[in-house]
Amino acid sequence: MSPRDNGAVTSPDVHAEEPDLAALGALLADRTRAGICLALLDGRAWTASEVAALAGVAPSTATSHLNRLVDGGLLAQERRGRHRFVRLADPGIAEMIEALAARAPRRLVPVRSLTAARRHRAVGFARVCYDHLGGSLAVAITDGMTTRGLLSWESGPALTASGGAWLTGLGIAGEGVAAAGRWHVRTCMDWTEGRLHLAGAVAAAVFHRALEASWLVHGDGSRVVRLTDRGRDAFKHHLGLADEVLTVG
Amino acid sequence: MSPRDNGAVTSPDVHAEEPDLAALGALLADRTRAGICLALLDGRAWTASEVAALAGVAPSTATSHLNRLVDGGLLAQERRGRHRFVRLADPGIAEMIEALAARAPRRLVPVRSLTAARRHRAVGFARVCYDHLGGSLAVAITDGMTTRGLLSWESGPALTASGGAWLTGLGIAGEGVAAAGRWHVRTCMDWTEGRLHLAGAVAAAVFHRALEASWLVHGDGSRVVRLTDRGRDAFKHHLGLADEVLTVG
DNA sequence: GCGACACTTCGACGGCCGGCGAAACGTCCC
DNA sequence: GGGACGTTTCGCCGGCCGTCGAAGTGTCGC
Repeated sequence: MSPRDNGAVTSPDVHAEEPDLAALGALLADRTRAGICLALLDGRAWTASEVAALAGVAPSTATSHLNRLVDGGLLAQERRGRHRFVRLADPGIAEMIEALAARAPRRLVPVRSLTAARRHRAVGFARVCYDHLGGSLAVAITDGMTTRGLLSWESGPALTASGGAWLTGLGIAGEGVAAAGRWHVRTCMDWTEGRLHLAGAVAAAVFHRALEASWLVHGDGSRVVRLTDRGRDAFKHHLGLADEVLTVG
Repeated sequence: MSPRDNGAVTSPDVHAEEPDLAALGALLADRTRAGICLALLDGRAWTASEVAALAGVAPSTATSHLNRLVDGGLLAQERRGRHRFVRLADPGIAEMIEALAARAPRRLVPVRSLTAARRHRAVGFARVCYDHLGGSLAVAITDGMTTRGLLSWESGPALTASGGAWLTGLGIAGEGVAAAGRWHVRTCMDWTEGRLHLAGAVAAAVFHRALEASWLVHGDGSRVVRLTDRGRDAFKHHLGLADEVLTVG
């Protein structure tokens, strides 16, 4: 702080920056906090009470966890009246968490009821992945786009010219982006499939369009997404997907 | 285990898999373990003693940490005689750790000596990033390749046709890969610069070539890389890099 | 304004985890 | 074979952290 030290060898005023990997790890090191982050992958803003109920802890405990996650930059919050809404801070955080989940070891959890088993299969089939679609359906869509020549994987994922036309045919207009190649294409490691599915602006636009056209509908208040009959027909028609990949495992 | 339960509603034999994000986080949540992972980003295989010395802990403590990291799948080990060599399990782990480090909060560490300060600047300038180059030099190289039209960023990073020719001109032959576009191009978030640098097979090949031609030489047994005079000339000639980006900050 | 509600603060308790040294084990070199 | 060396096991200690309930603060609705 003070400039009185004029350069001694062991000056305590000289500091260097280092990434505090341990601090980030500690944020995720608790099962309750990890569960919160995973749940928030649905992109919604949750209230503190909802978080507490989902995590199965007392409200006071949830408050403490949310404080740490917000301070650590993983979560963003918004206070409205007597409610505290929290969500993932930005899409990059969501991507990071999905990537981590894909590499994390598996844990066996007992299934308590038939509906829980159903829901688990549904999550593996189709779920919200922050702003786009995840699950085996998302992988199938990615595969379908590849075999139809809409996606090219030479030197990284990219939309082809016919891919751009395909998007236009779906009624998706590039906001301020003219050339087809300029679409933002990324991939996301799917933690149920262990394979890549499409992410980025293109995936988000397709997902948004599918919700709009009721090909997909949000499930039971979680990140589960349901495929409608209309959606089944649409994916068959637009991508030539087979029946096998269009049904819940 | 036993098949005596024939399907009661609350059968305890039914399990589902979930990613154990907390277990992975716990592996990185300790400052000593995080430091070990960061050090191993240089891609080398370290002995347990080296790890203990670097982390500043007793050998017995290092053993315990290495056991946990190996069990968790982050590290691979090889026993040779009375030595235990450890390294990052695979390139994907290295990528994950770099990505995490880029998003982790910063920590101020006191600089104890002038040589430590020098080394810190050297790490920011050029360092090994598992199998390719990181630091401001790597970012400058990526920028140079972009302005020369060797890299295209439309819909994700990709090598252009002239980029493939450029590699051939450097004496880098694609092993079993014919078309220039087929090179594996990825990006890696540089945690000192906060920007992307080139990763993947192309980056690894260029780095390997630069070491071979003595443009770059390994530093003082850490991940520091030093740029030689010959290397300075080469990067000026092949990429038109300016003097400013070719000197240690 | 008066309950109901959402959230927060505080203190206490319990468990886990990282640290070490001492001793044991195995390998290498002379 | 003997001694040095690298690594491991074990037991112990100290501190941090997650949990809760109870009490407090602020907001909404009637």
